[in-house]
Amino acid sequence: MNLSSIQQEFVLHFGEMGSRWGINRTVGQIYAVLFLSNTPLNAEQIVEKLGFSRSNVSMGLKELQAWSLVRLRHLPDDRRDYFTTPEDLWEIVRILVAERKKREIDPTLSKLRELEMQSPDSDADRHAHERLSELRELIELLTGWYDDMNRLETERLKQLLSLGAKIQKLAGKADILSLVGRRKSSDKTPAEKEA
Amino acid sequence: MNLSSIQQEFVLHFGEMGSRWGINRTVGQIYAVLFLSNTPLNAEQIVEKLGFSRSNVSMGLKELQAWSLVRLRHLPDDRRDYFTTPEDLWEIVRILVAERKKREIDPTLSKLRELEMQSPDSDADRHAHERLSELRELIELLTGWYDDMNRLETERLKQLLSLGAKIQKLAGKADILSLVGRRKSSDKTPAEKEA
DNA sequence: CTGTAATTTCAGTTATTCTTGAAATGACAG
DNA sequence: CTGTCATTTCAAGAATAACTGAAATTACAG
Repeated sequence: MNLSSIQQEFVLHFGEMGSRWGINRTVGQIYAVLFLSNTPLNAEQIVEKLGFSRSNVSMGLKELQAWSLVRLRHLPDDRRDYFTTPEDLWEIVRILVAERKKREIDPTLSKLRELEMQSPDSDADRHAHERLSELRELIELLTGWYDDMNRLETERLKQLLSLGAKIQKLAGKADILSLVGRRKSSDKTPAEKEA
Repeated sequence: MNLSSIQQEFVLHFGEMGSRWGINRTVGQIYAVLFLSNTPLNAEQIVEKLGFSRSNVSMGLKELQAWSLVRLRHLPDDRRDYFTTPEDLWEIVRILVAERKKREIDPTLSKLRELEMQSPDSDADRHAHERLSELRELIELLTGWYDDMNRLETERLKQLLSLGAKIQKLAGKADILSLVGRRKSSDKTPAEKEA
């Protein structure tokens, strides 16, 4: 690895963490390099820094592009592809969450709804049906909250997160019950129309 | 697989999703079976339902126990181990988040802080240093918020999540800036007693 | 103790995923 | 077109991870 020790340590750690979250270790490392870099990098530069084969880097970049996690750039008078990560870390978080939601949460919600259509025909299945239903409700609550948060500007979002549980006190002062009453999980607009 | 079609579909889907989140597919399936089950199950019963080898199930259960995701039970006059998942889905979410934080987020924070100790000695490293610092701050903000939420009773938590962005309106009514000002991530008060 | 049922361990096998070099494709200046 | 550089694809090999059966260990009733 052709990286400063700070960078190398981070890259290795990030690759390791990525692999625990279902992301190929080398893809994680490629991302980490881009994340830390000053300037856009082309594939050859990543090869030099990480020592992977050219084709492996190519595949990693393709994967990262499929996740919208890197941006393709071009430099004047240079036909190679250069890549960067967004400057704004919150943008990165938004993209990551949006992609995982799209790929994993939404299909799971669809599956749960589909399974709930089938009516159970045994005690065991009745119980299973009930659990699936609770799970669906929980996911709907969380994704509904996510949709709300996702609409906020970053500064607002940071404010709300900083407030944390203190928001409770504010909520206590206001007419919380009427607001809660207006938004039961049953009258949320179905997630499918948000695509 | 010896499961009703509803159960089988969920188990397969869940195993698939698990594998995308860094969880061994069969471990995910074992969890799914327990999650849906009416009653506590022993290893042999899981073998029958899923068709894995006895030792594979044993290892899967061990893994799930290491994550505190299943609970060990004993039935009267039966020395076999029986397993269940918590009745309360929110409890499951809390455990999952707590474990992932402990295993992945906390070590990452430590690593970031450790790397920030080293002072950068090149432009590239100065930039990298800056990015690591931003990343640490972002994670600190998120984990601080998580700590706050985690202290709430489930009902309160659900209320806040249901409110979603509406909380903005409440925040607008109150003196939000003074509250925000009082809570820099460094001076969080220990037990916000609201419970 | 002894015998038996239950569980766990572990070395070897199998399956899956990752990585690579070589070849193919694409892009474009001359 | 043609030649060059950049990127991608792909089949084969390498590395990991998962799974198994057999043996070892544990737990406990008699």
